[in-house]
Amino acid sequence: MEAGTEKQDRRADRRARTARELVAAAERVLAAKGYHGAKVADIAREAGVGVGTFYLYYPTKEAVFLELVEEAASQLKAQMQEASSEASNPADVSRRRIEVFFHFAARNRDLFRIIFGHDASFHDVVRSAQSMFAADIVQNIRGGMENGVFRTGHPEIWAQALVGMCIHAVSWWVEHDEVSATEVAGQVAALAQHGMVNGH
Amino acid sequence: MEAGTEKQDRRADRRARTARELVAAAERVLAAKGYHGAKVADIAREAGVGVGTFYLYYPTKEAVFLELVEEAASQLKAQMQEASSEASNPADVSRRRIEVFFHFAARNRDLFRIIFGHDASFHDVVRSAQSMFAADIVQNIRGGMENGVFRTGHPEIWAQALVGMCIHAVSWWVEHDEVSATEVAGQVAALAQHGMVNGH
Amino acid sequence: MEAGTEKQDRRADRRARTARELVAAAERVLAAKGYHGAKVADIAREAGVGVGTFYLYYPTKEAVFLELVEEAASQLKAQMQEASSEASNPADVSRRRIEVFFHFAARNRDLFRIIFGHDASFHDVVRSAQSMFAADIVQNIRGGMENGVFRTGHPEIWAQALVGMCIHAVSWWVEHDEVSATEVAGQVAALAQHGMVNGH
Amino acid sequence: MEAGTEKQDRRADRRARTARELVAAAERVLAAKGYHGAKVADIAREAGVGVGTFYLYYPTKEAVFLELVEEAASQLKAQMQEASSEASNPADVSRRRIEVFFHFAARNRDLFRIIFGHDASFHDVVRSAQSMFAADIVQNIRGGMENGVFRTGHPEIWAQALVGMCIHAVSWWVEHDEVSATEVAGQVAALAQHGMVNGH
DNA sequence: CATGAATGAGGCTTCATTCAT
DNA sequence: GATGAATGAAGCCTCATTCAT
Repeated sequence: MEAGTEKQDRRADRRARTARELVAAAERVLAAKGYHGAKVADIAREAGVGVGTFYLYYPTKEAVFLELVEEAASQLKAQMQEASSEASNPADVSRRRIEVFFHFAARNRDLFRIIFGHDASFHDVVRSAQSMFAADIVQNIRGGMENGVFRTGHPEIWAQALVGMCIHAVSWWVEHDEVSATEVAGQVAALAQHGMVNGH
Repeated sequence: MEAGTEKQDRRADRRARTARELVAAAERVLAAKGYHGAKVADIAREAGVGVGTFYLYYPTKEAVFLELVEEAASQLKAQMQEASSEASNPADVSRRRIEVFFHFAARNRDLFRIIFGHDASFHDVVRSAQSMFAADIVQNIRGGMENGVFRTGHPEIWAQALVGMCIHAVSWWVEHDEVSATEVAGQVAALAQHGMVNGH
Repeated sequence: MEAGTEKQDRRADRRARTARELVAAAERVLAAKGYHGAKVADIAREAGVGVGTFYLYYPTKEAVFLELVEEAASQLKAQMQEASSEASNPADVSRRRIEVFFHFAARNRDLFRIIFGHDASFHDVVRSAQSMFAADIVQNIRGGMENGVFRTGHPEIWAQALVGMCIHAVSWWVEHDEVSATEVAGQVAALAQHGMVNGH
Repeated sequence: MEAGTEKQDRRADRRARTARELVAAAERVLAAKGYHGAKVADIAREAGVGVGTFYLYYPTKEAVFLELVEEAASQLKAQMQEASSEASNPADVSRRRIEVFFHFAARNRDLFRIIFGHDASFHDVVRSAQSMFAADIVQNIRGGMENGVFRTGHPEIWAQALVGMCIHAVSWWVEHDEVSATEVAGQVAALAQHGMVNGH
């Protein structure tokens, strides 16, 4: 009985390890070559397993991609929510979220390259993940406009603009990392909050 | 005597018509399906010609794509330069450019989808076209910071953020056109200039 | 009446001229690029006519090739027969034929390249033209063996060997013309008649 | 313990078998149809595998062709060298080489058809393989001329003529095998050594 | 479970041939 | 007659996916 359990455990461990190696490999390969450039065989090789093994863990190439995107999105969302919860007002929420975004990017370069890099957003999942963030931002903007912290405007447009700022700034930074995440986050947050023009 | 010339003209007309149909078809198909999703056969069918005909006008599939991107980029650049030349200060330049961007998008939806849409920026031409715009923006920002119109900041990061704002807002708007180009442009410009937070 | 005839003549002339230009062009292009490398469009361009025109004179690409091969073969055959008729014995016939072969090659390089050059003999016509020559040679060899001028041997094999010698020597010479046709012909004829080994 | 190794062996065996079937199929198909007439799909079908499988073993169609040519050339060269080493004088070398050539052809018909058959020599490898043989022959002829075994003449031309004799005789024989390889070789060698004309 | 050999549909491109003008 | 634009069958090659071991 114990033996059986142990063996099962061992198997489960092995499965789990292979699974981890595959995601990690997929992350690296997809980040480096993009969805179309990444071949299933590349991912398997990078993970040190056979091609067939890949298909024991994922039904299709698209599936890994989806999993990575979704995982990244949910982690990021969680961290943003945490950050938001500590914030006192919409402006603060916005600033903290931007910081979270850049720090998350700093810690998960490959994941970011996959989702926001070149050859990304061609896929629906990526787009819907992005809309999810936009929706949260819309909420916050509306709140800020209502209580007068924010100037009035079109919340949906603003939200899209903010998402675009962050994504674009990140994908630039991911390839030219002469500045720190904090610095970029600060610059972007400042721009979002006060704009370019010097106060009257 | 004139017969030869007439015949040549007729031929030239035909060539020109087919050529136009092909570009147009390529524009539509590439916009709708993205570079990877668009098959040469699709473009030919959409243009109402045989596959072979495509290759009488373009050496490869990539070639049409490049032509479209380059043409769009150069048109846009030209219009932006014209707009800039009429502006009195960096803030004005920025606002006008944003307007030009959105109006151009309004008039050239498909072209825009190709360059800034999903499944775009995986290609070097697209990326370099985007950098070109970013570079111009950096110039303007630097000018604005130097003469005090703009607050100080990291021009490169700001430029990337601005490009991101516009691209993202446009690609959102292109699919949800409940608001006018002018409205979107105005909102984005306002955000870029003054930020979200209420003054003083 | 006269006018009509004149017009007809003029037309006929023109046709003849275009025809000549096409054969000439085909000869050059086929010689330069080989059957597979030569495109119908290349031939038409070289002849200064449209692709369609090519098909007014030849039903297929293969047809020009055949015509060239056959024409060359029949000219060569005729010249060889003339040379043979002046010869006094089989050895003389053989020597004269070899001379004719090389001189013909010298005067019709392109034709030779087409028939005996690289990328030639893949085609049945070429092979049957070659057999025709071989058959004539067999006759001569048999004659020579019968009257004791030639040593005895297998006439068919000898004939093939002789054809091979000439063809190969020509196709080498066609690309390395540091020696004269007469010289090559002399060397080959001598070899064919007396062999390499010094007479006891 | 051995299980892994066994499985690997099994796989290796399979790979090797498929590989052998592919070369064999390629040899047959290329010999029968020539380089241009042979389609990759034909080779795959003849080997009893899918098209894709072909590309697991060779990067291009050209690659199999090259491999076959090179292998044949190197085997033939090796056998000729061995034969030459046992010979006592240039005339003997020449005779033995001719014998080796014909016997090799007898044992490797398809390989021969590929290299020396119709639709062959259009390719650089084939031509350079042929030059290699010619170069060796030139050496031997020069030797023979220097020590008086051979009559004097133009070694390069003789070598080309000899190569031509052999190739042509072989490609004739390959399709009309009423005589033995030894017989053909003997006839060709005799012709090469003593020529057609009866020494008085 | 793991493997990697095998598969074949599908995409790009070429070019001999046709045909409307 | 002459033209060259148009055609599409056919060939090469890729790669996501399957499957026998």
